[in-house]
Amino acid sequence: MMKVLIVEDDPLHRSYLHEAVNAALPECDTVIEAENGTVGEKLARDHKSAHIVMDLQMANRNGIEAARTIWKERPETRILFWSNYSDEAYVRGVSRIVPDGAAYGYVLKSASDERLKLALRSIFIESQCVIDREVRGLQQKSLGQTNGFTDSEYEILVDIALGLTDRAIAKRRGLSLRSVQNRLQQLYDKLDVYQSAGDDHEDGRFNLRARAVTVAFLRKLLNYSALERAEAELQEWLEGK
Amino acid sequence: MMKVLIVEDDPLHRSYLHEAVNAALPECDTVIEAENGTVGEKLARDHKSAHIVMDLQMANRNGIEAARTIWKERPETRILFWSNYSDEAYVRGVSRIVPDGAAYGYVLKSASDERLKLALRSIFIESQCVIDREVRGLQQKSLGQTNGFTDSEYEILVDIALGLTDRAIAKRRGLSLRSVQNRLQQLYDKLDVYQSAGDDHEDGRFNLRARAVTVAFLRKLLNYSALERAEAELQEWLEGK
DNA sequence: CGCCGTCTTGCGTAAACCCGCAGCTTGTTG
DNA sequence: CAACAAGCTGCGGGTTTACGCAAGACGGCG
Repeated sequence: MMKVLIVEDDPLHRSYLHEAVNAALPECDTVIEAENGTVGEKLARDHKSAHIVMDLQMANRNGIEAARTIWKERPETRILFWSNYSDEAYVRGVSRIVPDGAAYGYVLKSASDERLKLALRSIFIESQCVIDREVRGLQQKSLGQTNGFTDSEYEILVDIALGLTDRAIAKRRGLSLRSVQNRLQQLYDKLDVYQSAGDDHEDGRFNLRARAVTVAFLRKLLNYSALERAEAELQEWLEGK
Repeated sequence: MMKVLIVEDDPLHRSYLHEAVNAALPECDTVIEAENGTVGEKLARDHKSAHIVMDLQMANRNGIEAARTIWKERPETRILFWSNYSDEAYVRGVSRIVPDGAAYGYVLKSASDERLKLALRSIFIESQCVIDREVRGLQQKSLGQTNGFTDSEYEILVDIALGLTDRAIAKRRGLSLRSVQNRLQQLYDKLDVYQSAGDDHEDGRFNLRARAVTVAFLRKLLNYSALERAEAELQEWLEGK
């Protein structure tokens, strides 16, 4: 006897998931559906859901936010994230909120039926983590040191993306002005902002700060949902003076 | 006897569209499918497609690019855009490329079956433009003057989003440095960057330039695909010296 | 312990940015 | 034509960035 909650924007995908769950998990007797993050949180609470399939990109309240509050209330909940994209921003966002030892999964929508069903069984029955190969690559890169970004670098990237001044960042992160600028330089380095900037003409130079943000976007280190979350955190911080 | 080409990333949506076309257009005898923009362009060329349903957001080559090259070759092609979002960035992108007098449509994926089928008939049979109400609102706002952005303002927004310096923008757009800065000020005004910046403490000031880009993103004036296109144009321009 | 690499901080400078002020060129309107 | 709004431009100056240089601080490691 098992109950599964599906949180997914798109009706088509929702019914597809419903079918997939039925097919992969005969021991599951009830499937409930939510069409956005807010409703998802509520249903999870009401039903004390232990097994959730969650879309990441939703209009009303995105999957990461929803998962965070759900996990905060019941950390042993098993959540399978099912997403269109494997942006580093999402991967980073997810790994930041998963509780210690929790079973979760990350499967791309482009995966085959088989893969999805296998993931459903592995996570919900066997309590194993299942992370799509493609996503796994990013995860390694972002956590390891190879070519990836440190947390502090990522932090400052977000800060300039939000449009904070050096001084404001310094205050927020408890650093001196110069340290902030140091980190910025590291960031510029890693993002190859110079190469594209300098080229060799004095002509077409870039504004490093703005360019860094753009490059990060184009490389999917940042995306809309990451910005949205960061902006919310910023507002929160601003009110706490 | 009619032939319809479907260009859509997601297999689920693709088959849904296929069914919808069959149901709405009995006079249509062949439906062909493409799973990304590149293939879509090729099939459109090979089949001399006159009726196309096109997704906007696709990984390989997005709908706007594809539509542009298709329309360049055969401007009387009828295209129905079918998109998840109604970001101003998309709306602006589409209206920029639609040829004079061409019949096209813009329907959101959240629309009902009925609406989709109606749109299919209106555009492909009656040669009428059908634009989703929600999208229409944006279009009006962006073309009209009410609260919307001038083309020149939008242009400069894109330029700073790309990370160009004032000087570079001036060169690119054939303006003086000061004029560029004037436009920036207008932009800052319209985006309300000051209000959120000034607040009243000297404390948490924003870097106006970076903040403007963020606000634009959060308001969906910009999105990934718009950035991508703009970046491509920029590179092109850089090479033409 | 001394050596070394990484991180932080202050100082100083050149460049870029933000913007008020004022003169000019337009297109529009009575 | 006069008048007026809207946009372009140069000038000047206050602020913010970007970054080299150099002096500590901290943590391994032989």
